Amino acid sequence: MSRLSSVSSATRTPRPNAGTKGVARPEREAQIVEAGCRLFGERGYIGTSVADVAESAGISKPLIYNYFGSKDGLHVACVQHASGVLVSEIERTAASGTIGFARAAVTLDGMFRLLEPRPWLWRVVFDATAPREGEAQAWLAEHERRIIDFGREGVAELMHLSGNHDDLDIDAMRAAWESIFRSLVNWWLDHPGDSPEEMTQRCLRIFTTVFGELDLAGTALG
Amino acid sequence: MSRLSSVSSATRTPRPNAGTKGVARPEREAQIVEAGCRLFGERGYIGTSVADVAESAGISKPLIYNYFGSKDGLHVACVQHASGVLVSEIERTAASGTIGFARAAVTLDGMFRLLEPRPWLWRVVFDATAPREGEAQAWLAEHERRIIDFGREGVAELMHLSGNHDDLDIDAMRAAWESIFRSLVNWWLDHPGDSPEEMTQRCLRIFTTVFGELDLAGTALG
DNA sequence: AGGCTATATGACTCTTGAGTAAGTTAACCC
DNA sequence: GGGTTAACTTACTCAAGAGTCATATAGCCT
Repeated sequence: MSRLSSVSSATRTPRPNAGTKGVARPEREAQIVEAGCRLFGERGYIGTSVADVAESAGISKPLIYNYFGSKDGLHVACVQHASGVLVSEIERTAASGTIGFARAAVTLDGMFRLLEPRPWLWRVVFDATAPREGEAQAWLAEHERRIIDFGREGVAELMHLSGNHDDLDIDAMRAAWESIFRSLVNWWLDHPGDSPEEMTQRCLRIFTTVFGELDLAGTALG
Repeated sequence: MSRLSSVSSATRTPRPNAGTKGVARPEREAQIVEAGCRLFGERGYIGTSVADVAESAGISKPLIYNYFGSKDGLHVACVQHASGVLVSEIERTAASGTIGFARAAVTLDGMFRLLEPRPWLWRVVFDATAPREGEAQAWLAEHERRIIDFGREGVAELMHLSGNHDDLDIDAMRAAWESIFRSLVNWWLDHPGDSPEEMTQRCLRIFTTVFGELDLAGTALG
């Protein structure tokens, strides 16, 4: 009985693309996460299907489920990657020793330079379409808190300098500062004409206009 | 041949809830829009199904399609309603004759008072999960532009006073101001402890901390 | 009472996208 | 060269939700 024209019910499905391609799991995972970051960042969580990511990474959907378990699992891996990159940059500038508005400017400057080659990373983390519930996002909340804490630290410095010690005031101001930060980055992403340097200078002009002359001693800006 | 046990293929489906309930179309449309605003605002466009809205309004799904044509049509009606309410409030305070930070404070104060009884209206308009494409949203962009223009106007006043006339600087600052506005409103919606009056006072304290003493002459604040 | 129309709905279809069952293929080892 | 394992795939199931069809009911008019 020929295997190819078997009469038994065990039909054989040829899979010309199956079999290892010499790419080990960790490397393949990294490729998938990279493709996922780009798509999640550019189209949002909702606008991105697992099949899209698979195609973009050049592999098939079940491989993603083998490696990440679910769409949420893939998303968490992408958010971890992206926010790890962003947080370490924020940590770096937070440790630069600047304070007040100078610290704000240095942080923005670092972020613009970091994002220039891969702007989509930003919106992987700040994705308005990502599910707010979903226990998988509990992890995200933790990482987000690290970012928030840096913001709170900087804002608290500034407000203490001015004599305001009300914790709720500080928290509301922190929310405002974060949104300023985000909106300036978003504005820049939507206006590709500015280089990172130009955008930093623009921010400095705006700060100066609103707050008066800034003290940028100890920074490489200005 | 009994109608109830007909042998012919024309089976009869009883519909105990069909038939008019004495509610004319315009009134019913308003009820549906009200329910839609609440759900779209609280769960977002994506998190809300047409069936949810129908159930919440106490009617059935096809009636929504009769009256609004599609989910997008319903959404547009809800956004029109909500943004109409918000824009007229912004127009009112914009016409109050204040300028600079005082205008900002008056606008925030009016918005807090407006939103207190129905806070979800805000997130109907600023819904991160609403489809950005979809030609139906072209209309939304127009209404959104009216809000943006008010912001630009206020920001331009402030920046001209300080001698900055760069249009792109003004636009970036407008983006920042809008996000400050939104983040303060959002912070308030997430901290139900504050009454509108208290939140306005909080904003004034924050502004004072950051910008120094404010000139609130001609406002009912302070 | 009988017909007309606006109001209203129960029960479908169809598409999309998450997730899975059941395998197939290539490389490596002995 | 046969067995083992990791890498990889084809072809499916299943659920949710947008949108539709055909029809039913109530009130009004004459």
